[in-house]
Amino acid sequence: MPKITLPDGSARNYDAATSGAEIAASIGKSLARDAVAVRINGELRDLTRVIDDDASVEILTRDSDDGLELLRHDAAHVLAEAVKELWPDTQVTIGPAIENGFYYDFSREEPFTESDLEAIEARMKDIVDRDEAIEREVWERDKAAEFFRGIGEEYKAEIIEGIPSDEDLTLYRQGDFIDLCRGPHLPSTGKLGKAFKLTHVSGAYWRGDSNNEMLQRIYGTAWSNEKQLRKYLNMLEEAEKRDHRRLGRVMDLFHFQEEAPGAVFWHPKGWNLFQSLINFMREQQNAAGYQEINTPEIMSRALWESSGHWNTFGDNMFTTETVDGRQYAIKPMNCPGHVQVFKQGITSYRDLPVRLAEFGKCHRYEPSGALHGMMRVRAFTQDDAHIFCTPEQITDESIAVCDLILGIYRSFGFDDIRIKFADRPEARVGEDAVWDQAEAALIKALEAAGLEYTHNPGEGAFYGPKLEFVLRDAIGRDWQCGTLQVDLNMPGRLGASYIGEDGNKHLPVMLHRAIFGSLERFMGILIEHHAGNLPLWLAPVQVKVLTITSEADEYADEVAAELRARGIRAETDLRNEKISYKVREHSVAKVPVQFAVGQRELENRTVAMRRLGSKKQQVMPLDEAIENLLSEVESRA
RNA sequence: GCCCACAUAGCUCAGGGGCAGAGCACUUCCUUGGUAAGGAAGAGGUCCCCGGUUCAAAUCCGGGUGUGGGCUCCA
Repeated sequence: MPKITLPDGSARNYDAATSGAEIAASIGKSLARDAVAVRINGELRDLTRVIDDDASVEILTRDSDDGLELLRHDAAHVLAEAVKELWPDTQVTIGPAIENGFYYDFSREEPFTESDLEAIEARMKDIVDRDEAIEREVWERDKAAEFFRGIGEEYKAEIIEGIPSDEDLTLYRQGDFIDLCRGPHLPSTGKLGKAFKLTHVSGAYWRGDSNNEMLQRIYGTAWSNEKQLRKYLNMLEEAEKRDHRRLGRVMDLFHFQEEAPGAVFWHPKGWNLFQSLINFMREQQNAAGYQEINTPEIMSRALWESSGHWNTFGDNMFTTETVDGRQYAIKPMNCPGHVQVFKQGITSYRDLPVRLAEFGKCHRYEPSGALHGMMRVRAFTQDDAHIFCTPEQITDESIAVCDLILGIYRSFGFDDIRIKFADRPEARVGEDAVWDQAEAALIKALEAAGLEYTHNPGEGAFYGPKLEFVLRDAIGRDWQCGTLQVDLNMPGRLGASYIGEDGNKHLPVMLHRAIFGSLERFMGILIEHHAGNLPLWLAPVQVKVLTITSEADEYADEVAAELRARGIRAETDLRNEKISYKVREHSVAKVPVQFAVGQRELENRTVAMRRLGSKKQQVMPLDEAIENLLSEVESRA
């Protein structure tokens, strides 16, 4: 006689063993319809799982986070079933739910094509219509391995052999398709519904290891209902409209070309924006006690060998050899250069912390497949800084860096920021005791600053643990930009020291920090976040002065000259075109403010001001318009 | 680096073994207009590069480069 306790605290008694499905049905019709799984004493289970003892039970519907994840996992299984029906020789491997959808990795000779996707999707919908029951079976490990090997599923057999022998293996059967899976699953394929879509194919290494076979991966998206699916597909379209590569062209900011893969050709407007970012950062970090320096872009191979970079990243460094056979590397990062500056002269503990900053242009020979617009380039500019301090100063300095980073992100309109703590990777330099100390110091700073964070195990740099600052953009995508790393290794490797209170030499702690990360990447994110509609203080052309008739040409020139004299970036458009044509063109180019001037404005020394995105315009005296704009620029709104 | 796809005018793209196409942009002319495309004419090409097949290749095949979507990587 199981007693079932529901999440609202109410309890029900059942005469005999029951199941999630029965409980849902006894509560209500709509719950029975929307139920996809059940949580029994905190464990996610199939709706049909027998409950024969007292338990706390929560019915999960398709709209819940867990329910949706289950739905996506089932979509992956239905995908695999469809592929096996269409091409029985294909081997299945794994197919998990992921953010927004699912994928399944297959092994087969022929790659899937776009038209295959249509056929597979149609077959998946047939399987949903068939409403096949999805049944859980417990198998013995060796028998299961033998079974899968018997039907030619070598990958499944390999997975089973990796599962501990004392663990029960579960297989899920739907129609003629049977798959190894921990579960849980929906009660039947019909429950999946049809709010899914296959999106693309790609390659993926077996078990994520580039030494293994390349499998064929099919990606799809799945949602609890059609409306959600449409919303997601619209978001993808929106993302495409915001693509910085497209906007970079229409805004005339930059271009790429074949002769310099992964390197930006900056156009005047793009470079203007780049300089605005640098100027802002310079102002902020100078106020925070940083000193700006500049270090050589080409330095001897020997320096990179002693820093450890040659050994760890040598394949990804651009190198150069002179006619007389000297070997140099183009800097992939600024740290070793900064240590050289710190090492000049003798530093006392009284001088610490020393905060050295550089807008350093770095080059990394990134794998060709990794390049992606401005988000991943081979030539980029870091807003890099290194803080040399005593161990006692780590916490305060780290807190200050966190404050600086979060404040700067807010200035650019990013309010949703997550922090990840990444600790020691497998490939690293330095003693474990030193790592213990560095990791503890970073956590202590996070806690002292009262910041929430998540743990990212094994993702630290090879010389120290790090904090990663991830910002979420206007359409919900996450970007990792800033970083703060505690390094107790590099100063020793490169021979940096300071004289302590005791008169002896000590190793300084080195904090690495970047806020934009890469200026190029940050600008790409900024463009996409604002969909190109940059705030006034950043827009490369802030005001465009448009003439309505040629009689106003001279006045337009005067207006633009006045704007520029007051520090506003302004250009004129005196072309023999209709005003609506000009308005459209500069709106498309994302100019935030347009001043239209014609006969009336000329006579009254006014301007008709139109803001990007607005359909209205406001006529006001030129001086007043300038004052308004200046205060907006000043406030960085 | 690996898998798949793509590469044609400044841009977006159509075409396709036998004369290189459209729209927008550009130039000139007409038009001087009141807030997201006024009209006409003109100019513009190594069809990514190198080979091969063929009487003939932008088109078919092979290799390379670049780009896109992923995988791996990201100091």
